[in-house]
Amino acid sequence: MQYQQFKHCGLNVALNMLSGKWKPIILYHLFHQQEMRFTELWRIIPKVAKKVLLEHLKQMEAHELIIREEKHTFPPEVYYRLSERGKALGPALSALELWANEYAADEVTELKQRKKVTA
Amino acid sequence: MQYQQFKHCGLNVALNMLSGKWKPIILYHLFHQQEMRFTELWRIIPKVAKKVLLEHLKQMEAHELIIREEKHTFPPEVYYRLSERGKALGPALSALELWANEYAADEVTELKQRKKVTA
DNA sequence: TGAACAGGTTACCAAAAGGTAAACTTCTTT
DNA sequence: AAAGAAGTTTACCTTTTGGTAACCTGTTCA
Repeated sequence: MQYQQFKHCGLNVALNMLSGKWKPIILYHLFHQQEMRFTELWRIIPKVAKKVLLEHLKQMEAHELIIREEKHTFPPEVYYRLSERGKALGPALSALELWANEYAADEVTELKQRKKVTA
Repeated sequence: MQYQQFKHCGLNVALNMLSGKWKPIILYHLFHQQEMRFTELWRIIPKVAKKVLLEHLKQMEAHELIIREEKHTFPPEVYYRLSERGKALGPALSALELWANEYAADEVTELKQRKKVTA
C-alpha cells in the first residue's frame, strides 16, 4: 500500500479547521468568486442563521484561512476572500471531492436529491 | 487559480464521513497496520471511552470505510480493517496532511507539544 | 465455584454546535 | 423625525457529540 504518508497530527489540524456545518459551502463560493460580501454569502447559502455564518467566518479568519476586509463606507461593506493558506487547500479539497465522486457517488447523489426535495 | 474543481456536495459527503473526534487516529492506525482488534485500538488510543470508540467504528462501518470481522473463538476476537473505499481515501488524507505541514506547521507542532505535556 | 477476558450495552450527564428572534450602530435617504 | 441597510451582538433554546461507570455474555482456567 502506498499513500501511508500521513500522521494523525496534521490530519487532525486540517480536519479541525474544516469542521463546521457550512464551511465547505463557504470555501466553495470563495474558491469560485474571489471575494464576497457578508450579506451576499448569507443570501446565497440556503438557510444559515446570520449568527452562525458569522461564527464560521470568524473561526476561519482565526485559522487564517480567509481574510476579512472592512470598508468604512456607509452602509459598511465587509469583504471576505481566501488567504494564501486558504488557497493552498485547493488540491486537498479537490482530492476529497474526487474521492467522494469515485467512491461514494451514491451518497453524493443522495445528498443532491435531498436538497432538491427540501429546497 | 487552478484547483477549483470541487463542488460542495462531494466535499460535504467526504467531510461528514471524516467528522468525529477519533476518526483521524483510527484511520491512521488502520492505514499503518492492516487490521487491528477492538481492544488493541482501544489501548493504543490515549483516552477514548469504549462506548465512543465503538460508536465511531460503527459509523465508519456504516459508511463502508472499514470492515468488521468477528471470529467466534473464545474469548471472541473482532478485527477491523480498511475497505476499498477506505483505502481509496489515502491520497486525499495525504494531501490534507501535506497541507497541514506546509501551511499550518505552527498548529501541528503546537498540537504535538500539547500531547507531550498532557500525556 | 468463581475470577478473568473480549466485545458490547445501558443509563445518565456535560459540553459543544447550531438555530431563532430581536436589538444595536452608524450613517443615508425620504 | 422616521425608515432602511449592513454588519454585528445578545439572550435563549435544542440537538449532537463525547464522556463516566457499571453491567452483561459466554467460555476458559485456577
